[in-house]
Amino acid sequence: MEVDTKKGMEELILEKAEELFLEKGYALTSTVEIAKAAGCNQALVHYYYRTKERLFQKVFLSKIGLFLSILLKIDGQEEDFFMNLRKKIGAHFDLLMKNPGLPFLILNELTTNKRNILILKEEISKGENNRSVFLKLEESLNKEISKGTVREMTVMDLILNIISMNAFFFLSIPIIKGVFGIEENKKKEFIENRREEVITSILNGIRP
Amino acid sequence: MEVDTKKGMEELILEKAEELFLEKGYALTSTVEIAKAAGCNQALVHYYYRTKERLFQKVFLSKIGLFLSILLKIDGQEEDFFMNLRKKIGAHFDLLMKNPGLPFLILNELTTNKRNILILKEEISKGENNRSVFLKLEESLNKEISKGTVREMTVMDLILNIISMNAFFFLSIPIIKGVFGIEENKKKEFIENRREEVITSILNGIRP
DNA sequence: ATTATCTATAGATCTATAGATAATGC
DNA sequence: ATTATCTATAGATCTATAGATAATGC
Repeated sequence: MEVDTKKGMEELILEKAEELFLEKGYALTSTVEIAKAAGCNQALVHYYYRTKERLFQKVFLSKIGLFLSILLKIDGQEEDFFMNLRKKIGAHFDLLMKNPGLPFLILNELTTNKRNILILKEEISKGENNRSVFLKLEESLNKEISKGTVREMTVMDLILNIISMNAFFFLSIPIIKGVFGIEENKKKEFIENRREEVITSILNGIRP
Repeated sequence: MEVDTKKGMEELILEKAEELFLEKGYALTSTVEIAKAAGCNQALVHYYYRTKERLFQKVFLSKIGLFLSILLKIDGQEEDFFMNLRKKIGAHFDLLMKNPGLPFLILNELTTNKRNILILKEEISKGENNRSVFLKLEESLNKEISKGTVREMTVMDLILNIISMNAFFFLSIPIIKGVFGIEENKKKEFIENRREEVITSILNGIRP
C-alpha cells in the first residue's frame, strides 16, 4: 500500500495531483500540497510539469476521455433497444462508481474555466467515430419512436437524462452523507438501490 | 440600470458579492474584486462584513433557504397526486431558471467546504415544518403505491430524481452552450422544451 | 461624535525560476 | 555528462487590520 513500488517521482507526482484535483478542484490545490503528497520538493513538480496549468491539463484530458468513452461505447450492437440502453446506463453508472470524483472535477473546471470547454470540444470532435456513435443511437431511437414503443423525444434529451441522473447522484453523495449520515455498512446497498432506481426511472420515463 | 438608486454601499457590496460568488464560487472570488465591482475600496468590504468568510455565509444562507423553500413548499394541497407533482417539478425548474447560478454555488461549496454542510443541516432541521412536509409527501406517495398507480419506490428516490434532472440541467447549460453553441434566439425554446421533457420523464418514470 | 470611506501595509500564501548538489548512465 | 532533486528566493496575489480623513447626524 504505502510502498510505491519504484514508481518514479514523475508518475507519482501525476498520481497525487490527480487525487487532489479530483478531490478539491484546480483552484484549491496547490503545487506545494501536491509535492507534499508525493513526498518531494515543490520545485520538482515544476521541473517535471513546468506549470500547474500544464499538469492539470494532463489530468483533465485523461478524465474527459474516460467520461466520454463510456457514454459513447456501444457494446451490445443490435440487441433489443431497451436492453441495450439498460446496459449503457448501468455501465455509465459503474464507471462513475469507480471514479466518484469525476463528475465534480469535470463540472467544476468546465464551469470556472472556459478554456477547458475548448478542450472538451476538441476531444469530442477528434474521435471521428464519436459522431457516428451518436448518429447510430439517434437512428435506433427514432426507429423505436416510429414503432410507437418510445414517446416523441430527441437523442439530446435522452443523453441528458442519463447524464443528469447518473452524474448528479455522485455529485450529491458527499452532501447526502453529510446531511443524513449514511452508515458505512449500508453505503453499498444504498448505491446499488440507486443504480436500479436510475435505470428503471429512465427506461420507464421514455415510454409513450 | 447603472444608477444604483442610493442603495448604500453596505447593500451594494452584498449584491456584488452575491453575483460574483454565484458566478465563480468562494475560492475564485477575491474581496478586491468584490470591492471593484461595488465601486469602493477593498477595506470597506471588511469594514462591513469583517471577513470574506462571513460575507460568504450571509449569501450562502439566503441561497440555501431559497433552494429548499421551493422543494418543500406544498401549494396544491389535496389535488390529484400526479397533477400536484407536475406543478412541484415545474415550480422547482422555474425557480432555478430565475437563479441559474444557484445549483453550482450550492453544489460547489457543499463539496469543497464541509463546514457548509453543517449550515445546510441546521437550515433543514430548523424549519420544523420541513419534516412534516417531507412526511406528507411520503404519505401521499405511499398511498399511490398501494393503489398501484405508482411503482415501488422511496420518497428519497423521488426527490433525488427531481433535483437531479432539474439541477443538473442548469449545471450543464454553460457546457452545452460552449460545446454546441446555442443561438441566443433559440435559447428560450431550448429551455422550455427541456422543462417539458423533465416533467414528462419523471412522471412517466414512476409509473408501475 | 459617530459613521463611512480611504491609504498603506503586514503577514500569508502560492507559483515559478535560478542555482547548488546528489544520483545515474556510459 | 546528464538527469533528478533540493534550497532559496523573487514577484504576485490576497486577506485583514491600523490609522488617517471625509461625511453625516445632532
